[in-house]
Amino acid sequence: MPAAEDVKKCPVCGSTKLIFDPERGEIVCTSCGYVVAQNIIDTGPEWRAFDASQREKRGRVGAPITYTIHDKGLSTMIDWKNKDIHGHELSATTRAQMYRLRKWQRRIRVSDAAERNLAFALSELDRMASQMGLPRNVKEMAAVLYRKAVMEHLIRGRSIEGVTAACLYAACRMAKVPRTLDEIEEVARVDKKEIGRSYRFIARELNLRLPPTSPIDYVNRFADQLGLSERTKSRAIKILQEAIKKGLTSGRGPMGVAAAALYIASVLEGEKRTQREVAEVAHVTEVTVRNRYKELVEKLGIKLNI
DNA sequence: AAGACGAAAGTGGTTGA
DNA sequence: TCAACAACTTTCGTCTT
Repeated sequence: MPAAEDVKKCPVCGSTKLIFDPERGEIVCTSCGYVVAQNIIDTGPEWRAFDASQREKRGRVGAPITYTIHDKGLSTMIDWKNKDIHGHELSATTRAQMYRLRKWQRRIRVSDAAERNLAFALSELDRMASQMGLPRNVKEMAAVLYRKAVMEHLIRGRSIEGVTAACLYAACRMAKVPRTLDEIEEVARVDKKEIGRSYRFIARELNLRLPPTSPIDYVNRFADQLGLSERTKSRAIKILQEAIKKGLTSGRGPMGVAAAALYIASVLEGEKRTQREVAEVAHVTEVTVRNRYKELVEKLGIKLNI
């Protein structure tokens, strides 16, 4: 897949009318529907400025906050001794004032830490989403989930990394652009187990009722990676709808089923891909593709003239 | 030589006692 | 907590094109 900025013309029909679909992070040809580029990393700011003062306000300049320098610029502490700089005892009113000041400094520090953790989580989310080329709405959804998790005090005892990854996973599913745990794991700094655990936990606690992922949600992405036409895509989707109706998909890994449907569709539409190729983009083995496609062909009565 | 096929043993996660 | 279980993977030999 070419880099986004290199593409000026649709390689299929030659049209120059390409539009960017931020929902899916893809550049699509408006005349034939071909996905010219995908997994585009959105490098722009997530805000818009209408005049200079807004830009001034919204712009955040420089590298992300450096977390290595603790309390930078705010490190002046109020001494616990009730003495002034000459060593004299403070008056009762000043002493009371100092007491209140200390109390507030303590409180501010605490909320500061929470802020810092949130900022860290959000920048982590941003990094992972960008690395995976996920569209912005997914990123935002994940951020909302994370904030909810913070408000419900679900982070205690769990790693920030794990929960952010889990939020991203959930957001992908909610947006119907599912990614596997493996794909998340590649960009996360925690392992799959941890992500899965955190995901189940927050899904339960936040009452996220996420329907099991449908194989259909995978068709677009896989088909694009295989360079398959729209015809083949919709053929695969038709096959899957049939299969779902007959209950052939329940209990099966959705990716394996999607891969099998695409394989069948590719053969039927005369742009055959090998089982190996299909298996690769779907992150399953050839054997699984084989087993699923055998089932589909048999139960749906599809004739393959190979 | 590459792809498709299928048997058999192994793996990790869920479920139910 | 543990064993049973289904889905999926790995591996490998055979057949087909």
